[in-house]
Amino acid sequence: MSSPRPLRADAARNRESLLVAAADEFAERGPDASVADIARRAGVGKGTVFRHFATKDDLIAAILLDRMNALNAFGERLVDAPDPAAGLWEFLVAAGEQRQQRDLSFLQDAGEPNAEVTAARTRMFRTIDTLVDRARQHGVVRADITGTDIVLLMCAPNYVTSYLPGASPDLWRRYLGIIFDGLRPDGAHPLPQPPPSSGT
Amino acid sequence: MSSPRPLRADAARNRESLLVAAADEFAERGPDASVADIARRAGVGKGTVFRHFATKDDLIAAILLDRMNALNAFGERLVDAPDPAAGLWEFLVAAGEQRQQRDLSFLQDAGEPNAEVTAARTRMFRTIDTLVDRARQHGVVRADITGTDIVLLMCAPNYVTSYLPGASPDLWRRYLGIIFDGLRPDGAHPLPQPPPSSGT
DNA sequence: CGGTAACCGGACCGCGCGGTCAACTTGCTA
DNA sequence: TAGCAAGTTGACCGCGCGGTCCGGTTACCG
Repeated sequence: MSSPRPLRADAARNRESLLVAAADEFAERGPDASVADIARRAGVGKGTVFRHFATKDDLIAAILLDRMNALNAFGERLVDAPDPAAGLWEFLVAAGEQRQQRDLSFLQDAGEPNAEVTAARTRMFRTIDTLVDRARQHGVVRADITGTDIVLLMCAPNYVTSYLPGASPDLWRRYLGIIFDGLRPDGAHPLPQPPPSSGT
Repeated sequence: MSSPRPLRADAARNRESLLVAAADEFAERGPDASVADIARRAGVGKGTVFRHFATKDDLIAAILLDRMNALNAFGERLVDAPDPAAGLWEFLVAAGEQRQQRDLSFLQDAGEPNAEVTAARTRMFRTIDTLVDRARQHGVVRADITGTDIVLLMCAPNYVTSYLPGASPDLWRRYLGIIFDGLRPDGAHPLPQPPPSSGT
């Protein structure tokens, strides 16, 4: 549907180098990492960056697309897994590990919204919805929790630990544990606000 | 300790205008809001900004200082309140309301660490510590939770809802409710990670 | 009310950014 | 292996940023 020509060998190599260099650079320096630094880190000229990604925003979108597709693929495998109770938990752990390795959450809002990224996000939300539905049916999760709730909360453990830069790299698991306890049916108190509608 | 001379009337007025204009501008445009825009919003020249705050970082520090001192004052009042069980909850609600009104969390990491801000933060952490200690003693909060845990988690509800810009302005209360349920002793599961040490 | 120090404003500076381009190099194919 | 399209490069551009500075203005004090 899109590729009329395969990429030349060196070009494909450079594209891949750029994606990992950019991800590393963003993770280290934040959203203001410069294209020049990314190019240097990948060992290519600045012009090469813009040959592969017309815009800095496009580069960011390509990174997000890769990560969301990877996470979504993992989630889809979990939907058909034998143990439906553990599925949601495993998914949240995988999401946390991905973000622990390289926190690129701030890229979500960087630049203009991208159509492909939005589509991938929607796909992932659907996967999460079914994971949550199954978990709820099996009584692992309280009845008043929706998929959108989990979409929002799954980012929290890594976020909160980012305030303690020197802490253990596994500290996020502690807060995932606390939040997950809050999602369980046992001892749940009524919530002061209804769940948000699933869309944007 | 610091003010050998009182500020001239117009200077004091301008300083105040600048602080609120800067807070508004940062809340709307994020950490990259420009000093020129802030000056325009406050109705003063750009030079006036730098007369009051030598550096953009200093301006940010002044904003953070104001907010943390306000929140800390509220917390200290709660420490001596009659109902120790509700104290922690009320504090977390106040923190959430402050952040809902204007989310400036991203300013925490902006610029170099400032001594006064660090001191104010330490003071607030101590207040939170005593609030949590009292709550734990009264059985409102599970035994394996520390003040540092709450310091980290208190930012989460507003953060997660920021991913849904169109949602209800009170949605954060829902996630504060979920997290608080996770902090309660009833039905608590053991946590996979020990609490972080209280310091940085 | 007059003198003056504090204060204000905005033109100005250097810098680093995202993005462009034309000359050069290189992997692919017939 | 010859030819060429595809790919690469880094000098270059315009822009907007944080920060400076000095001539004009204004609130305060005696």
